[in-house]
Amino acid sequence: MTIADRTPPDLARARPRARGDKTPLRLDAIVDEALRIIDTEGTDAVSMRKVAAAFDTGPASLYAHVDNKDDLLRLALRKVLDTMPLPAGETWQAMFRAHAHTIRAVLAAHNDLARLTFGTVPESDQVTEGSERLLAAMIGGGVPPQVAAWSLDVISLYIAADVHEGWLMGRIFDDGSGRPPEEVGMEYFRGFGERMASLPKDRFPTLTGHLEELMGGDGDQRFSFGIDMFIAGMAAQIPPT
Amino acid sequence: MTIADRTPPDLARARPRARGDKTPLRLDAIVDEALRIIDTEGTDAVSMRKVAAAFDTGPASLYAHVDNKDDLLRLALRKVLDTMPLPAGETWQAMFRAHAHTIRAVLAAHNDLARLTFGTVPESDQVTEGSERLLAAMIGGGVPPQVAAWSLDVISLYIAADVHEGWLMGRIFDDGSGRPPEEVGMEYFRGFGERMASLPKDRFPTLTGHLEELMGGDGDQRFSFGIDMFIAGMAAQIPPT
DNA sequence: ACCTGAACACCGTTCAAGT
DNA sequence: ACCTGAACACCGTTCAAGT
Repeated sequence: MTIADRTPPDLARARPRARGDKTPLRLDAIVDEALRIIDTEGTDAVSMRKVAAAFDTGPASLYAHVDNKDDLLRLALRKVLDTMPLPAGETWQAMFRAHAHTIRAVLAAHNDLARLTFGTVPESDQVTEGSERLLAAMIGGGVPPQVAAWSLDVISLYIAADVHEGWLMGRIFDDGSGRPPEEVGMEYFRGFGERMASLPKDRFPTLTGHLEELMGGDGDQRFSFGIDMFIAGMAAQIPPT
Repeated sequence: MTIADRTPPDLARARPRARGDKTPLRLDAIVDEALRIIDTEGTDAVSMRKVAAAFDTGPASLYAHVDNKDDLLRLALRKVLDTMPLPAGETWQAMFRAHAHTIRAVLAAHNDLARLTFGTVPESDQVTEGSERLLAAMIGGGVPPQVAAWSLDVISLYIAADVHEGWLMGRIFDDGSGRPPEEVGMEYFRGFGERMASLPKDRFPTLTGHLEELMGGDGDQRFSFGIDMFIAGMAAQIPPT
């Protein structure tokens, strides 16, 4: 007979969770649990009750550590932003392009976490450091400082919107029908294409005449396109030497 | 004694609402009520219960007319999009720029309605007509068809993100404290500026060296900047004649 | 077909009471 | 300071029952 076998029932009941010993209620663990729910179910699935349940307690217990649900989500976002790689590249264009794709990939790895970036100024030191390097590269490359400064805003907004839209699209395809998402997605796009193709050719000559261009390209290609247009636009602002 | 005076209590109780005669439960009226709530309180304030209450009934009654809450919000969005003015302008650049500002203004006039455009293909005939004209102008102006086609996507996303962000920012300033939003907004920006200014100059020479450019410009200027960079980027794709 | 009341399974936050 | 159970004022949607 081992020690474990002799554990009294009360003590055994005190640690019933899969996560092993009852995790103490610390801010860090609370934020991690919120992030775990975001990663598995999305931001809308985070509830104070669900987070609290992971610690075998009620929602009221969380309010000793966070102001409210918004505060908790903000902390979860910051934690992810703090893992953001720093921008790197030979030219400001290469750096800008690569970093845009990096930010997109990091955000997209956490379901609809990108939604939380709207209407907030990122508080992450890592993001600040990234902004410093990007701005220095652009200004060093001849981009007018005002163009470089505002470009940080624009690009953040565009990336967040793209990731959010991509996630919502994925959600549509993953309807509750149990059918594979790719199949639903294909059907969705076929339906959209058919609606475009069925437009009267006389009233919509341009739309019906360019179905391939309108329908073509996946999310990655369209995102790249947007970034590249923006970079080209900034490059056009560099005064001739 | 008039007829009205003789109205029995039961009948009087049947029409107690400020909206006069009890509005019959028609889809159109339901969508209008949802839109009224969106315009006064925002999309999050729309609830099936609140909409139903305007018709002196319970939420279950709505389900004879709409599939669910998402469906109702989608219908409200379409109703607004159907009021969108058509693009016009001398050149494709002027048309593109003006229409971007128009879309922004229409969406911004309905609080955070713009949020609903994420992850959806607009079903509005008015939007389809606008796309036809924009696309024709761009291609007619020499913009490669693939660039023109994808630009519709990118610009929709950017406008929606900008309006959504702007609304969220406005929300932050309009905290429950009762203080005037402009004052809260000024303080918020001053705080942000001070945080930027207090960054160590040796580690963040570029950020601290360009505070004016980073902090300057209101929402309109920053939006215009993004649109203009994108237009310049597209213009750079026009092959030399 | 349209409408309804009641119920189900949830929410975020507050509060008095404990330690 | 931290934690808790109970309560408050909400949600979206379903369902059996009505017309």
